[in-house]
Amino acid sequence: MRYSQLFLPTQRETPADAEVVSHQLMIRAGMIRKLTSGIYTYLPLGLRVIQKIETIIREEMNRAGAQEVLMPSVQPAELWQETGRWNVYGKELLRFKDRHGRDYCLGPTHEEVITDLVRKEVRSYRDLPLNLYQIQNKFRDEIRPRFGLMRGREFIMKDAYSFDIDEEHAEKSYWKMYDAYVRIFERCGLKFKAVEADSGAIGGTFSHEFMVLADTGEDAIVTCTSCDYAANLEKAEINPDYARDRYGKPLGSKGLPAEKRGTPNIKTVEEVTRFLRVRPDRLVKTLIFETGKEPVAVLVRGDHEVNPIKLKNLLGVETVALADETLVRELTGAPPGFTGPLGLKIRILADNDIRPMEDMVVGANEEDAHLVHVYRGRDFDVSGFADLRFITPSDRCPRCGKDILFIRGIEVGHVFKLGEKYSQAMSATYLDDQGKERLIVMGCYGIGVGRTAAAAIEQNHDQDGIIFPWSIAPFQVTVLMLQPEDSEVASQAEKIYNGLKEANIETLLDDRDERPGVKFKDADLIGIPVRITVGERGLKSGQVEIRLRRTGETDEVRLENVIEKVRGFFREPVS
RNA sequence: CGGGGCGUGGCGCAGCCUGGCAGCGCGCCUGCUUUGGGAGCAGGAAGUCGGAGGUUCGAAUCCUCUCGCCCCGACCA
Repeated sequence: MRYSQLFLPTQRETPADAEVVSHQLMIRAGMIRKLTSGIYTYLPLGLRVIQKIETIIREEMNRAGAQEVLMPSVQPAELWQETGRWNVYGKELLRFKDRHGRDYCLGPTHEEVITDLVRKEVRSYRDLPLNLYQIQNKFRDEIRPRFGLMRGREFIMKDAYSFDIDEEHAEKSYWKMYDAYVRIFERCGLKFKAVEADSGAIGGTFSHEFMVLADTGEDAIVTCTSCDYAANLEKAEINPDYARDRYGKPLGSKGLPAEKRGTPNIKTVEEVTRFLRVRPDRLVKTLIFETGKEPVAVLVRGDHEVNPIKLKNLLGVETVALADETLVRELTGAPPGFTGPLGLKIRILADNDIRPMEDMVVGANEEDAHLVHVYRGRDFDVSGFADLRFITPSDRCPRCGKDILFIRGIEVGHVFKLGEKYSQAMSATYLDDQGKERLIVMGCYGIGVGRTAAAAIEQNHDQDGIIFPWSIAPFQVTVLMLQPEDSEVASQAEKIYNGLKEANIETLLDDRDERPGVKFKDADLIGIPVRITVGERGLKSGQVEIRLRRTGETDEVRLENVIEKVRGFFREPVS
């Protein structure tokens, strides 16, 4: 490709509204332009990178036995009503009507459509297993799109769906996809980690997220410093066997009777600890949750936070939400801030860390009052203990008990065992070898393509610009024709360019009528791995300069050796 | 949904408080000079100041409404 013919509008200045480096560089390097909030156009350079990633994905998906399809982005409401998600999905689902007044949505995901297809076409166990995927634009009306391609509203996603005869085979399909994902992200040159993720209330299933490690990542990951345990924050378990025992012990003598203390307008844990002069780990927070069925109270230590997902999974309900003020008053007789377990008529669940606590401080269920010297068993009872809170950095690895580490990541892929959730809702069945009708067992597997590109840049850049990994670089080599008006420079640059093209190496020839400095700056910015500088100075001694973007390593190479030298990089590619 | 900020040539911004010729840097076009890390000089094109309404002799500037973009927050009792 000739730069003079390429639509590649680079920018010298960093755009004001781009916060993260990948977003800034994608705009500066002329890869993307914003159309409107969370919606972007891919310019030629950006599209090439996207297509590189897509090619890697296709190769690995096909290798794993999946077949490509392409589904519509407009989906009829009926399918979503069938699975109940028309009501559950909320405002992220962009809905609209056609001219006849029929309801439609823009697909944020395609479980319904693919399940509809498969239930109509698959009859027999002989048709299974089946794995279908597509690379397609999704639309999710995010509350707050940000960070460019990292969290857009319209975005490119690879989504795959597996269909198997039973759980055991579905699990095999799952691990096949897991392995394919490992290969995909390795080939993209990313440093990543597969972490255990929450899989929702539908029993027995499991899930992994593929996280690209980056400080700017939106997701918190918990990893063990010793074993290979890794999970996202929502999923990370807390093993009571490894609880730190230095918290929760009584400070004073045991057995003091519960005593009411006035706490005028003192509501938060911080206020109460300051006012009553106790440590937060001697406080118990009592939170009331609505569950769609009957409300429950959850007790956690003052310095801990309830993990609603763990609560949701424990109760086996679709949603849990903190009760509003009206409900709190109704159930406790006091406004939020003074809730306690004593005298509560609803079911009380406690986090495991409540179990060893003695002499605790709780709300009095009375406005402006708390109780001190409260003992479980003597003053109140709970109906059960469970792991109900978020892990903290001072907790230990649930597997081996060693220290854990909090890191941040960008979720680029998610593999998910769905089980029979959709096949049941939409009656996707097959006949087994006994002629008996059975539900198809499903899995689904997503990769954010644009997000993968953004994550790669997040992980591979310096102050001069992007440093593309070889595998996803828009071009492998750029040839800078420093003085295009000099016929010797021009013809030698053309010769190298043509030679590289013949060697099937994607090359960008910078033949623009620009000053050398501009060409150097742009070459650095757009992050092409190899730069070949053809200029008057070097040609005097029959040489050009070959420089690696990542290391800055520079070589003066004789004209006749250039192609061979570059081909050498591909035999053992340095990322 | 709540709070805050910003909309002024293609990009980044000043001007607004205190109403009176629409400016600066970068980019773009032309010419000359220059040419191995974002050149210099000279000349030039380009903005209904987000939109609508109002106040005023006069509005980018003041008032009302509206649209868009960005940031923060969204109840842990």
